Amino acid sequence: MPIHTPRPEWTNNPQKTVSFTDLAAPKTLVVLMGPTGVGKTELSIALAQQAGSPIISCDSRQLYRELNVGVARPTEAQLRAVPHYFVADRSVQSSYSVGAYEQEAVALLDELFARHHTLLMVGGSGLYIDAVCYGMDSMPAVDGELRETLTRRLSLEGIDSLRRELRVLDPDYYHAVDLKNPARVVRALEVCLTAGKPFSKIRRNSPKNRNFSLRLIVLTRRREALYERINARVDQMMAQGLPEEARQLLPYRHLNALKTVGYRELFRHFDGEITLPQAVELIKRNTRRYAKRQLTWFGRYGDAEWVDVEREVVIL
RNA sequence: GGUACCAUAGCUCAGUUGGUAGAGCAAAGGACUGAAAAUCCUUGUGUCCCUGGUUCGAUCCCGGGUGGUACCA
Repeated sequence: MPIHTPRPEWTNNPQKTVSFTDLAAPKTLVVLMGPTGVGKTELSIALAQQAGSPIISCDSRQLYRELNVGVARPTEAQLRAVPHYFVADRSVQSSYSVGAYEQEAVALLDELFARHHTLLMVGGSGLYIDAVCYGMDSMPAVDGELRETLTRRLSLEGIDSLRRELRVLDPDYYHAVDLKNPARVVRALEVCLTAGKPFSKIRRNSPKNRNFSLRLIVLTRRREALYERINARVDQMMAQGLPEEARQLLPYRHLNALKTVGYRELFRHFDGEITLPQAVELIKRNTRRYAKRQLTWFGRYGDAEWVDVEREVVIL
């Protein structure tokens, strides 16, 4: 059953209908994704209510209970209206990762599919979406100290030193990886070192079988309109107390969860490095760039339905 | 109303002693397997305000407009 029903040319109705209910094909995970600020949250409430589904969040930052205004967490009313999973249910101090998310989310889906034929997942974290839909290769848990050691070497000896080691430990990956990207090189090395075998032998890139089918929907809107919404939302966040929220989280700035647009710029402001207006401008710019990166990621899903929320509507 | 200065990329501006132009920012495109709101790669987008003249050739020189800014009335 097609998701889109194209709007007849002769009508004046500026909307077209997108439907994803198909009782004959139960156990469908509807994945509602889209760039930050496109309007996922609001739409997801209505869709979840229509589908009788809870919302499984797929957002690497809304996970944390300490992050609220800065990550545009759904409002209390929205959270009350529909049960949400993976929203504000762990601390920034708990180290979390895609791998853990995949396990928890897939287990949860198993459980929920016993009672639902359609489940709604909503979020914008591309890697997390990948993990649930297609799975990650299982990798050894890496000791945090190893990464610290490698990161220290990165700053002391330069990336070339790490590259040389990677070339020895995993020549295949060495030739495939973006050698200019320290994060990639460090990760490959830490996995090689803890697993005792090449990273490329572990990263098989083999999709896992899931016992549900997928419906991928990407929400978009005109780039200009998206950026206007993002800019306006940042102003709104500032008015809603983002500076205070960030100030309280200053002690946690070194944690991964706080390496987040909105917080890191304000931390720089608290350091006296930039003025408050400069911080606001940077938050806007970095959020725009983030949205663009998300759109690039979503572009990889060849079977996704793209919905322009300004001209089209998604209903059950 | 008069005088002076200015008009070049989305913005701020540089430049071409006449051969159709380039910086910063903004932006655009891309990559992505446990940091992913992270991390990294690539890219200059243009009626050089309009109009006449000089010239082989004008964004540049000259005249006239138009708009802006400042000062004088």
